[in-house]
Amino acid sequence: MKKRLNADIQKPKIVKHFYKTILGQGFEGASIAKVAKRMNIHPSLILHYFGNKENLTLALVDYVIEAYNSLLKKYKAKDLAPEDRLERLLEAIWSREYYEKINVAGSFAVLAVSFRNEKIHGKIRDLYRIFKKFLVREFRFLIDNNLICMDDPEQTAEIIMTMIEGSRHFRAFIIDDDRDDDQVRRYNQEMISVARKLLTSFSS
Amino acid sequence: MKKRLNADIQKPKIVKHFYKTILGQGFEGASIAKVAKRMNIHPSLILHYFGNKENLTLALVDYVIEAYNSLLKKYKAKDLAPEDRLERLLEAIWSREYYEKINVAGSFAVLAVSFRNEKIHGKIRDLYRIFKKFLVREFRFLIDNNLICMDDPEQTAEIIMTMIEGSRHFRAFIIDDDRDDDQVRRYNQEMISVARKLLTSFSS
DNA sequence: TATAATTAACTGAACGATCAGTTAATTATT
DNA sequence: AATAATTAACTGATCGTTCAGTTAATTATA
Repeated sequence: MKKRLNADIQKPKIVKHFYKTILGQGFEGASIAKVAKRMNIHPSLILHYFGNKENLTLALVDYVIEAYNSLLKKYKAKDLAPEDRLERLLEAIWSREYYEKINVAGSFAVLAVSFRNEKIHGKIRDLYRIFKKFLVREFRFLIDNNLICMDDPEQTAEIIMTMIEGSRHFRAFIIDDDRDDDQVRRYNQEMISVARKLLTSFSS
Repeated sequence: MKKRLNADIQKPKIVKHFYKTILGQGFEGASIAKVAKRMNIHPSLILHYFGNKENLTLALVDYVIEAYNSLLKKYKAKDLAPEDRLERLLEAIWSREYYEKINVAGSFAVLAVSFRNEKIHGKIRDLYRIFKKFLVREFRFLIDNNLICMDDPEQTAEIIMTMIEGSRHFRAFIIDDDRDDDQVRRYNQEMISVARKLLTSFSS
């Protein structure tokens, strides 16, 4: 006697299970049937809610993007003393919480698909635009308080974003054993250190 | 009356067409049948040569990795004056030739698959190890000639690699119109400039 | 040099499994 | 009784794979 759930609950649930299936089986391996099996529902129910796989995929992308976006919304440093805000920002960016919010395999799957789907590519581009704006706003605050200096905050934001995405890549492929927490922590500290120098000692 | 080609010619040809198919259809969309159709051969011929799709995939990864590796082999700066070698290195790393050698969509497809295939993951890790060694060797030469200074060449190599991979990411997703050459060129110059400062003015 | 033996390149048809998607029926909730 | 949730049964296409057989190129033999 399975309880019936309404669309508001069931739809996000399906998306989440789709995401989990992708993590285990990859994008190509994540069929509607497998998602349904994992949820113990009928495959047709998924198509009933999403119409087709394209829509399910787009919903997944929204889910992943929203997960990232929530990190920015959560980030509140207004109450901190200006001199502490730089450290807070750097630590947030290279924190476990940030880069583990969405599994790196999940990210890559979505990014790979985006090359063949302009809608998805656009959504990702939007996410980065929002993130860039966020960084520029933080930089401007720090500049106004004479804590850092730079010629072009937009340009500097681009460099920091490059380093952030590079770090995600690095942790996944270059660090020998990704279970070695010390190595990862040391690497993150390295990156924070470089970013700090970049923000405080360069005049561009 | 199709001419018969021997394995030495046909096998790499199949791998290249597999790669091209992935670019157009994505990894999940690149079936053996589609590759065969593109080549105007019978699907069975592909299996005749590779046995199964897994082997074809591994051959593709080798092909992509070899393409990258060839860039390092090609890189010769021994004849240059020591003071020119830093610029040569930076320009090579952020050159069109380097980052367009393998299409970014192709790279992402391979990287995404690697999360579910330890063999592929290992091959990619090996590639990065080789690249790191290459960078460290170049850095040591520059240090010996008093052109740059740093505490830990290995650590610096990691940072530069992070920036390189981040750049690939950035160009794909963050720059508004990826056909705008000027914007890309300006961005590459930015990154070269940051890398140069990092190598010349930091004591770590 | 001609021919037979062997190897390598290649094709065709068929396999069971799985895919996304359609249509219709059933069941629960309000 | 009306509506929404869920399942059942099914379709046609495509997937990777197997296997038996054909055709061409190469090598050995007479």
